[in-house]
Amino acid sequence: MAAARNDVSNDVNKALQRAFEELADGLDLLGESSFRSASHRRVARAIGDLTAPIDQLGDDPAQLRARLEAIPGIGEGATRRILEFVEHGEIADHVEILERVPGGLFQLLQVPGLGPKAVRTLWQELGVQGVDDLRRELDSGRVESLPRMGRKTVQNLRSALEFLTRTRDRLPVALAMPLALDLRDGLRSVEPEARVEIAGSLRRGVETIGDLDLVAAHHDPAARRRLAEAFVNDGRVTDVLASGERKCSVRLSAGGHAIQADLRLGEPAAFGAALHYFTGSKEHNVLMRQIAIGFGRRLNEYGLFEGDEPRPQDHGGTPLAGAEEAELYDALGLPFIPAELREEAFDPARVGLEALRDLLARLIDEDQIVADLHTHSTASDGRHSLEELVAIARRRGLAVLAVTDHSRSSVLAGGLEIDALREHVAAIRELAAGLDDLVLLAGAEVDILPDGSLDYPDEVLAELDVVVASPHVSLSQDRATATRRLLAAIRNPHVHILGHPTGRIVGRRRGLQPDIDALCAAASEHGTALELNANPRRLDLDDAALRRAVEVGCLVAIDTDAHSDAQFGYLSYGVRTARRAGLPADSCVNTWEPERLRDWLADKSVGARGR
DNA sequence: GCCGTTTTCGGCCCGACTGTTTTCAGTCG
Repeated sequence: MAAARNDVSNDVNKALQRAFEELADGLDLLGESSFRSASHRRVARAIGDLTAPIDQLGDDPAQLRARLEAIPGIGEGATRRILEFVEHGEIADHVEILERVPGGLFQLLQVPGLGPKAVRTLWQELGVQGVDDLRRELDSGRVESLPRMGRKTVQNLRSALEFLTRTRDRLPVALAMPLALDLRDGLRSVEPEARVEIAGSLRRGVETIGDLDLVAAHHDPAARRRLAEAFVNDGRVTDVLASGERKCSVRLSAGGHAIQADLRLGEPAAFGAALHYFTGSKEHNVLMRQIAIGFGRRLNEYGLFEGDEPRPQDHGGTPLAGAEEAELYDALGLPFIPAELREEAFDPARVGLEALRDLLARLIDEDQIVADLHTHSTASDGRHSLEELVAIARRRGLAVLAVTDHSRSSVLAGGLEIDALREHVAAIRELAAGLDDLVLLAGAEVDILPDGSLDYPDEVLAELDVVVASPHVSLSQDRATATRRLLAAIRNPHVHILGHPTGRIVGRRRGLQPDIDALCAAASEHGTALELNANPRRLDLDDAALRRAVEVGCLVAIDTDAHSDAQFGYLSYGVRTARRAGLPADSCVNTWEPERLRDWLADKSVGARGR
C-alpha cells in the first residue's frame, strides 16, 4: 500500500530528517569525524520531534532562523542547511554525499553486526554497493579474505540478512508488551528470589519497540547463570547473538514477528544502576553521566562512584548509589525522573530544575484515574451487557463509567438508530438509578462525518450525559479538510470529547494529519477534551501531539474504548503515553471527582479557558 | 558540528561481548 500523501507540509520534516540521517551515515561511511555525524544525527532527532511543519515555524526567514537556532542541537550549520532545504528543496552537502556514497550502503548499515567500518571495507575492497552485492560476496567466499572477517562473521551476516527481511518495522507496543511480560515472568519463575524487570523503550512507554530489554539481579552467580541459560534456551529463540556473564542477546520469533531481546545480569547492589542504564534513553544516560562528571563522579551500570577512575567497580570501589534508581538521582541533586520522561524533551538543563520538579509533582499517575468515559456494550459491538460492564467497573475500582455505543453510520459496528439509542439510554438510566457506588452515564460515540457534521442531530445529543465524537471514515483527507472537520466537532456545544482524533492505527494507518495547534486552541476555547485513546493499537492522540495540548492547557480524556473486560486494562498504555507528554493529573477529566465531572458534562464551558 | 556556573577552543558517556586477534577493533546499547 502506498503511503498516504495527504500532508505535504509534514513530509518536509520527514524529508529533512532523512537528509540529516543520510548526512550522518554518509560521513561515517567516508570515515569522517564521528562527532560531526553524531551532531547531524542529533539534528535529525530534533526535527523528528517537531509537531509543526518546519517551514511554518516562522512567518519569515529571519524568524524561522531564530526559532531554529533556539532548538538545542541545531546550530549555525544545521540552520543554514534547513533554510537551504526550505528554499531550494535540497541541501548541497547532502546531494554531494549521495553522489559520493552508493545508496545501497545506507541499507547495509541497517544490517545488525555491520557498522560503518565494515561497510566501508566491503565497499572499497570488494565493490559491494548494497544488500544484493553483499549476498553474492558472502556466497563467493571473498568476504572471508577481508581483514577481521572470518568464517563466523560470514555466518552471522547471513543470518542477520535473513533477520532483516523479517523485521521491516519496529513492533507496536501492543505486540511487544505481552511478549516482554511473558519473558519477564518466565525468568521470575526460574529464580523466584531474583529481581527481574522490563527496561528499555518499553518501560519508557514508547509506542513502537525496536528490541526488548530485561534486567535481572541475583546475589548468587549460579542463579544468574541459570537465568541466562533459561533466556537463551527459550523455545522462541532463533539466534543467540551474545551470551556472557553480564549480558545475553538473542533473536526471537513469536506470533509471526521477529525481534531482538537483551538481558542484563548483575548483583542486587547494582540493580538500580543497571535498570537505569538499560532503560535509557541513550540521551538521558549521556546526560546523567555528564552531570555525574560535573560532581567529580562516574556513573556506569554498576553504580555512581566517587572520582574519575575508569572501571571503578573492578578496583574495589564502593558505589555511592546503585541498588535503586532513586538513589542515583538523589546523589546527583536531581528529582527522581520517571522512565517515561527520560527523553531529551525533559532534559533538566532544558526545562529547568524548578519547572521539572513542578511537572513531576503534578504528573498524572494511573491510580488517579477514576472514570472511563468511552466504552462499548452489546448494544453495539461490545462484548458485555450493561450489568456486566457495571460489575467490571466496580471490580476495577472506577467511580464513573460512561457507556458510549456507536452511532447509526457505523453500520458494521452495530451503530444505533435514534430510536434504539433512546431505548438504550433509558435502560442505562434505569440501571444507574439503582447504583450508589458507581456513577453510570449514558452516552454515545458519535461519528464525525467527512464534512464535519455529526451522526445524530443536536437535539438527540442534548439528551445524552456524555458525547464522544470520533472520526471513523475518510481518514485520508488532506490536512485542511481534516482540520475543518475536527474543528466543527470540537466547537459543537454538545460534544464533550474528541475521540481518537486522527483515527490512526500504530504502524499500519497514518490517519488524519490535522493542524494540532488549531485543534488545541479550539478545544481550549470551548472546554472540549481531546482524547488519548488508550488502546495500544491507537494511542491517539500520540505523545508528541499531546505535548502540544499540555502546553496549551487543554483538557484531556484518557479512555480505554473498551469492548471487553480485558480491554479496560489498556488504561496503563494510555497513562504511560500521557506521562510521556508530561500531562498534569488535573488536566485529565478522568481524574476528577464525580461532582466536578458532572458539572463539566452539564456545561463544558466551565472547563474552557478563562471561565 | 555543537556548545559553554570550569571553556568561544577543545573537548564530546561508558562498558560488554564477539571474533579475530596475540592485545584489541568493531559493534551495540
